[in-house]
Amino acid sequence: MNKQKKNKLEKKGWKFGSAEEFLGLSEEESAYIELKMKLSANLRKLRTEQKLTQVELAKVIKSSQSRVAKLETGDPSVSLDLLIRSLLALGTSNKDIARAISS
Amino acid sequence: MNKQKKNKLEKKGWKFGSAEEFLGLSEEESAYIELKMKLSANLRKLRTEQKLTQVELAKVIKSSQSRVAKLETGDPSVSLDLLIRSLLALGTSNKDIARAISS
DNA sequence: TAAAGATATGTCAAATATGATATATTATCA
DNA sequence: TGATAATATATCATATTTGACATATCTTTA
Repeated sequence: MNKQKKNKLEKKGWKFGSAEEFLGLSEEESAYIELKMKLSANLRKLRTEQKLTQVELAKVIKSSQSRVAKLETGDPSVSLDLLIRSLLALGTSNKDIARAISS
Repeated sequence: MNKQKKNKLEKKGWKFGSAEEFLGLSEEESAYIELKMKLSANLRKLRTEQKLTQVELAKVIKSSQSRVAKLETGDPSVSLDLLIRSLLALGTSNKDIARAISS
């Protein structure tokens, strides 16, 4: 992961270990972030395919529009749990999730 | 998911939506639990393959032995985030995680 | 263009997950 | 067997994530 991408993420609120300050992100950190990004993108894709607004999806997952927006924009405050629960709520199977992660 | 399995999970501390009380778990709920179970099993597999004790793994992921035990036994108090972070800390790639989920 | 619809961002109290600690249970092996 | 190592379970103060709400910034369309 390059410096530019890192700055972009930091601007979004991501925090990185100080040991990585100059060395870039650890394998672990970037894999984790990449994973979330992929699931976020997948969630938005699924929602729009199903012609739902964020407000409508929020109802389905018993959350709020603002949290859906955060899920889809990769806000660091959202958990993998909520991301995956949301995908499952839209009918995604575990296999689909695996595919999204591998892609 | 059958009643017996559900009882077993409930004994472990899992809570299920009341609407599913007699109907069993929703697709979504069981997919989520299945996902966690698979990752839990994978974590234990990886740790033992690498000949680490729970105490040693705890150090690696900056947690405690008790939490590692909970990760591996599928305690409902553990998040997918911590599970996946732990797998990544043990050198698992996103593709490996995808494989574990699909298996 | 303006209005309406949709999405994004910021904040916060409440809910949930966390590491730590203590202790119980289960394996291993002398 | 009994001692020691490993794992499991319980509890709790602290930290993080949550839905809700307000409001800002796009996007669409009339």
